[in-house]
Amino acid sequence: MSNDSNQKGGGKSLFALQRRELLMDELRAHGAITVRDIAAKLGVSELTIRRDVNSLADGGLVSRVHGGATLRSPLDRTAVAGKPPAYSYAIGMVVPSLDYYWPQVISGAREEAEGQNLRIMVRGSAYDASDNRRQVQALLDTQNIDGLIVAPDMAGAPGRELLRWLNALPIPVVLAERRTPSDIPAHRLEWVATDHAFGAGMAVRHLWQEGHRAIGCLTDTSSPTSPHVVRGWQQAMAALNIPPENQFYGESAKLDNGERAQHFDDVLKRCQETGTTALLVHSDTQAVAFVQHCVDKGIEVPGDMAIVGYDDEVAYLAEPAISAVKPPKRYVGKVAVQLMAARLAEGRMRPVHRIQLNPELILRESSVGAQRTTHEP
Amino acid sequence: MSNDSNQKGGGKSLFALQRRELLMDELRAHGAITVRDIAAKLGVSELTIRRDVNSLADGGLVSRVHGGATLRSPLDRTAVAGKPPAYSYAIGMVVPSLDYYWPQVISGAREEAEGQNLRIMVRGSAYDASDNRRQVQALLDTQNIDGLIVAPDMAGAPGRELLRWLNALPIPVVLAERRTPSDIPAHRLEWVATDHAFGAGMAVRHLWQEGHRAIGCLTDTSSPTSPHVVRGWQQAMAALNIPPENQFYGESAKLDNGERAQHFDDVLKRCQETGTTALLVHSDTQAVAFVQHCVDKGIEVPGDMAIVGYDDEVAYLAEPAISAVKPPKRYVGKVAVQLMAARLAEGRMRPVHRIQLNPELILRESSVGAQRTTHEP
DNA sequence: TCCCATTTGTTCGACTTTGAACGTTTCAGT
DNA sequence: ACTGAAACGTTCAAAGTCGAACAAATGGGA
Repeated sequence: MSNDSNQKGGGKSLFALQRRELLMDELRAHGAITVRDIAAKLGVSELTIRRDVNSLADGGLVSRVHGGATLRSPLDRTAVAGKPPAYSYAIGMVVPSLDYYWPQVISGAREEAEGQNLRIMVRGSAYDASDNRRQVQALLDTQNIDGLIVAPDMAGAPGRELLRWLNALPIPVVLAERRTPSDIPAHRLEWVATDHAFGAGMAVRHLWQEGHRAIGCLTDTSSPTSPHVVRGWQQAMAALNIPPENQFYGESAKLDNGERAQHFDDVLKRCQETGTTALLVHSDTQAVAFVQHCVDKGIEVPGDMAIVGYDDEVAYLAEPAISAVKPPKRYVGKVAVQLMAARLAEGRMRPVHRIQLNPELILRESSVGAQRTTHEP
Repeated sequence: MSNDSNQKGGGKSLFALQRRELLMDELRAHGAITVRDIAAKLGVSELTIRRDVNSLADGGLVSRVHGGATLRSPLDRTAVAGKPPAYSYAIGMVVPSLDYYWPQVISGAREEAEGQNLRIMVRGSAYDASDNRRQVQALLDTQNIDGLIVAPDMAGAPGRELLRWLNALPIPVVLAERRTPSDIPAHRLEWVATDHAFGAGMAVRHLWQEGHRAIGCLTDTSSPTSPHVVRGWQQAMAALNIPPENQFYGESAKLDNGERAQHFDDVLKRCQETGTTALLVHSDTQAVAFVQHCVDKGIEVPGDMAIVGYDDEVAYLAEPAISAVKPPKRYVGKVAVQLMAARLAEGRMRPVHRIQLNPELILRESSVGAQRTTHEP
């Protein structure tokens, strides 16, 4: 009867809300507050703070104690047993593509958000730091978001500057499929990312077990993922003691059809020179085009050339179907939301989490040879 | 661990709820408490603690015993109906020490397990792969465990062999404060570990901001943590462009008192030679001894030599109190249990998670110089 | 502009928490 | 079993917190 006020749309004095936010901040920072201190700090009467605390306690956000409040504690038996807080946060999400890869990440995030009673607002951006920033700013300005999940472009100086800016935002930020470089002290940024190096290594080991002894790597340098794939490929090659002269490495930028055919011919020629019989192709879109090209030229897949794609977006569409490393995209979104929810609930006391997820290797026809072996990477 | 020093004028007493949480922590860490100890530790009367214990016992959270309390045991028949403690899963936990560092990890794990309705069985082990394996085997044989959390010794060939063995176990395994090396394909092992390199870097940047330009590192090579601390120190030194001739690096194994004094004298001499005015000392136990040594020799801390310890177990006890990097120990335990619970619930579809947590830098007297600067790492 | 709903402040008796004193209970060692 | 020491809990008092009732201030809409 008395709680649950300001519903009618009457005087929505922002000040009360601000006070409560501040109170929650203080609480998250120190774990507990006294009514007296907060009242003194804000220059309002203690009764006002008590009323704030009670209102927050009714919402299940804090535990009322004699003299103040603490973060909600399991020992607090006062609250309604059934329903933990009916409070909801809004999370902004900025991703670099709404066509490729990211829809599944968003879908995972949405699914998790629904369960956690959170709202998610997604914006697409370009693969470009300044546009990332513009989109984030738009969310901050127009929506009232409590947290941000973002997959920024981190290349070069603008990328670093963007990271610094994100790190300094007043709301928690979680990076998706990005990691903070160790030389920039972005100590507040949390992240979830697929361990692409592990995925590439898994592919290499699979091809090794299929009998290949010269395994190449063809990547798309326009993608932020590419360096990790290359690193994983190199590490695995080194661990398997494959000499450098049996290592073919090629790069492709975005090409249109004519150039692409030419480029693929070059790749095949260099494979022949180095004796390469298997390729890890980053971005399975490209893998599909490459397999197509091979088939057109009469090169048998996997007989003459085994292929493993990276991303598993469209790999199953090719003929023959392409084996691919499949990042746990939905889980990336899901875990990002979990991180954000936990951060919003626990505040600063919670240590910064940085999470890697391992991808999975999906075996299809393009890499499984005559004598099929068990697929233990 | 927490505050025993007053910040400003007013008295700093804990709220009843906080006291009870602390009491439960202590209980989870050690299995039992005495009223007297807790009262002394918190500086309140024994009667107050007794009242707390009774209240918790009424809630069915602890078992009263003469002189203190224990975790609620099945033997305790005192009332409390309607609480069927049907555990879902049993988790084994093997840690290398029950004195240092690990009690807090266990406490965090127990706390989380309680909420998730899991049972945890802890075994102490030696810092030694073969004993690790023996303890795990004992758990597998005698208890019927569904999952395993373990902090194995990973050094050398026996360590790798142990990892392979763990990876092949039929139950899920989560490593605590350990990571899988990238060259061994332990693809099923999940882990939670503190990012000690980050912690060391944070300490170095703090000392740099305090005006130090030659920052040394003294580590205890017997600890598995040590390499990460050294790596973080090196990276930070490189990032700050501190030339190698201003870098002192020393190692200490376990020494008894006579040798230790000699060793510390050597360290101080080499610091003088290299112009080192600040040291990061791994294992704060050692830092305490070192500060003691400095004080005995008339070397001012932080005036002549600034010190930051690593681990924050006993750093606050020294005179002057030692600044220290504090790993989020209870969260390590907590997150390990979360990982395990999610794995047991979701099965193989869930991708392998590998989580790093960032430590925190606690500033005390031993590193904060004349002109105090803001502590932005 | 005024009006009315909402929010904030003041006062003061009721209530909580804590600790000292002191009699009772429990436990371990004769 | 007996006994002394420690632990326990009842009672009471001091200190401080809580919130009902009412008064004052605030601010958005007619």
